[in-house]
Amino acid sequence: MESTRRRGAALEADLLDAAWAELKAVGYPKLTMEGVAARARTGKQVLYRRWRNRAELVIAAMRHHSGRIADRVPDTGTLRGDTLAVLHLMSERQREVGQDVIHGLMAEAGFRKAEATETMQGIMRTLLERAAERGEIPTADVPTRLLTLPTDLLRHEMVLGDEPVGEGTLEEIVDVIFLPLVSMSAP
Amino acid sequence: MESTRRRGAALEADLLDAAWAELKAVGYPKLTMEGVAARARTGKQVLYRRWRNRAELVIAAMRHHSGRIADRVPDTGTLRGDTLAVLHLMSERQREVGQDVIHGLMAEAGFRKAEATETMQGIMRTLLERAAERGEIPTADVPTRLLTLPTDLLRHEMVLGDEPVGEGTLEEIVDVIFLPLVSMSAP
Amino acid sequence: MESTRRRGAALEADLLDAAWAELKAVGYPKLTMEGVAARARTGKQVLYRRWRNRAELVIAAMRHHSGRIADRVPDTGTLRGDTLAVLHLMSERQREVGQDVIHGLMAEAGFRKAEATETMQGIMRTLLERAAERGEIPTADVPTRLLTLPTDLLRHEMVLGDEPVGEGTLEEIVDVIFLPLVSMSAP
Amino acid sequence: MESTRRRGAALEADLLDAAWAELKAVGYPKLTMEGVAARARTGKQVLYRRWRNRAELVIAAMRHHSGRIADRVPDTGTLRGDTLAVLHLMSERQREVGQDVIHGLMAEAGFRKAEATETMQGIMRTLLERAAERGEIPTADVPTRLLTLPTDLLRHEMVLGDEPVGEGTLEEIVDVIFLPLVSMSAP
DNA sequence: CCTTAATCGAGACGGTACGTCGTGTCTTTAT
DNA sequence: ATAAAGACACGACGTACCGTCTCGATTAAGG
Repeated sequence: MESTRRRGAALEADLLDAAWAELKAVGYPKLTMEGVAARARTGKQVLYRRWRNRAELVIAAMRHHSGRIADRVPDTGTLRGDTLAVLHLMSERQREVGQDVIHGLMAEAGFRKAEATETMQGIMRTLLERAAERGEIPTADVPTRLLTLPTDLLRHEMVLGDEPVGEGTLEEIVDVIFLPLVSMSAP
Repeated sequence: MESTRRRGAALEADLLDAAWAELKAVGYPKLTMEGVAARARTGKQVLYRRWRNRAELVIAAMRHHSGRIADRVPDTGTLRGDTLAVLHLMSERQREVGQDVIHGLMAEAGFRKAEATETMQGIMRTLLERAAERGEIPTADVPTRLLTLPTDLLRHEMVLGDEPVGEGTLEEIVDVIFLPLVSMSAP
Repeated sequence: MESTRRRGAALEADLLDAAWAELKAVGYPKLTMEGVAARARTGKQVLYRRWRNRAELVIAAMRHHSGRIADRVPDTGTLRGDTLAVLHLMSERQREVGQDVIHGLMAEAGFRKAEATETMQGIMRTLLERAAERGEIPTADVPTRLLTLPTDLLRHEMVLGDEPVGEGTLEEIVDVIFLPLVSMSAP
Repeated sequence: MESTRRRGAALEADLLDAAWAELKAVGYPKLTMEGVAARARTGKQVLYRRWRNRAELVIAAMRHHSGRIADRVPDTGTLRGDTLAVLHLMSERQREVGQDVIHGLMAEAGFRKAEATETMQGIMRTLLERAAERGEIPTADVPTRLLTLPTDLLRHEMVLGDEPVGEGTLEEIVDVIFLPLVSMSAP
């Protein structure tokens, strides 16, 4: 016979899975609360009890699917390698969700760079400190603007670019812009 | 009695004015084809005959309102002044429409950086050539990535920032990032 | 604040009342689903959930307003009186709704005589049987065509006539056509 | 090369042919002025200049297609044969256009029995006079109601019946209702 | 262990907007 | 002057979702 009725965390996981599946199936613009509810075989109220609108639901679904933001700072031995690794992580995460989702969330949820920027600032500072310790660069004490320069440029590319960001672009950002600037920082 | 029935270009101008007024009045998220049609005292069909959806309509309205993109490259005598002037123009245009409009258009119209970037590339190249002639910088022959660096960074700020872009930010972009890089370009 | 939200039968009654009121207010040709929905202060979907189109809605409204078809066979003591009474009932019901409604329904709902005819057949048979028992007529065993003759003629008049059916017409149908025929039925 | 532009009567004939073709193709409910205009490869104004609405257009198209109403009173030698012939003509004309057209016209054009009745009255009087001369019936001086009885009954059947009128129905009307009544008319 | 309160699954409700269709009028261009 | 073509102002269509509300059914927890 019928299994038991879902509740609590188990239900919530199902809801987020359904939302993620719907997102993959129809895309953000066509994702509706009704569609998600139907896919999860439940009512809309169950969704609205937890998330105020589809933007919040989708954000939650993304977090649920991709796990926590990768804080594990990679350590490749060189500043260049480290920076490229970080940019890689970012572009992979982006590829998974797709540009239309990002745009939709920006439009509906006031999705902004604030949170992301702060995280990235911390990561990049760690990288620079490691590089300074290794003697690769004169100092890790660079302006904030410079600190977030590579990730800002990549984000610009990811959000507004017409095609997926390629490997060459990442290297260009690092080699043409970022490394020259940190190398010439006053001692 | 009313005069004759509106047609062609005269009607189109009215429609775009109505769209712009509606945009100012209710904001992009609440702008509807019905609302614009009502404001222009006509039917929806007249709108749909010209623009496939509200995104196209709004883009047309913006173009109609703000005139052509400012091609007049400013000439202040220094590369720093010229670059700042260009960034100023960009941020002013942005302030006029508001961030929610940009986000909405990105979500609905596949609004991308392509067109804008090309324009900016040309403008910046002109500035650099002038500066090289003046002897301010060793060469105007710099990588494309560097060429669009200031405008890319500003755009990133405008699209994803949490607050209007301030004067300080513009100067920072120019003084901390851009000028150092062009100055050290190989002779 | 408003009381609770309407549902089920209570709501349905309101909808039918609204439809009837709209019918009286603007007439069938100008009756729209939107108008009825507005008058009932609800959305169109609520109407479409119940009736596929305005024809079905109006038919339901008529039934709701006029109650069940008058089965109570009148008993006046004479076949002439009984028949006239039946014709009266018919013409009254017609006067209430108006000719345009009938025509509209015929055009849109495939409104036909079938149902009505069967009902009338039963009623008339009862009248004749009573008359035969009283000895007024030789037999109640007459052809079906003769049985529905008076109601058919009246319906023809009601549906296609240019003006409301008058008292004289009813009497003419009974005295000139119907009674002579039943009186001469073979014993 | 294109031939010359159509005008006057030639154009009008084309329009009516187009209307008739459209009627056969999509049926009355789906017939639109736009459709007819398109089929006739002309503009709507050309139609509206001649007929106020689709009802008038269709009536004109029917007249144009079926020619004048058959006034030629048939002469079969007996009242029964003559009457049946008349009923035949009526039911044939009906079959050609279809019930939905009749209903649509009744709803939109105030199509009524008036005109038709008068015509039929004249025809039937002729038939009766001939029969009286032949000695078939005592007198041709019968009430109007009786005169139009057969055609009224047939019309009732044609307009409200659920299926095409069959041969048996015509004979029933004549043999069971009409002939008995005229035979017993007082001398 | 049995009541009791909460939540689930389902779907109706009051709304808003969608994008399309047809009406009847009006305008323009070209015979 | 009028045919051909089509735009215009208008109104309604039937659909899709929104976010809220209601209704039983089912569970988990507390007395």
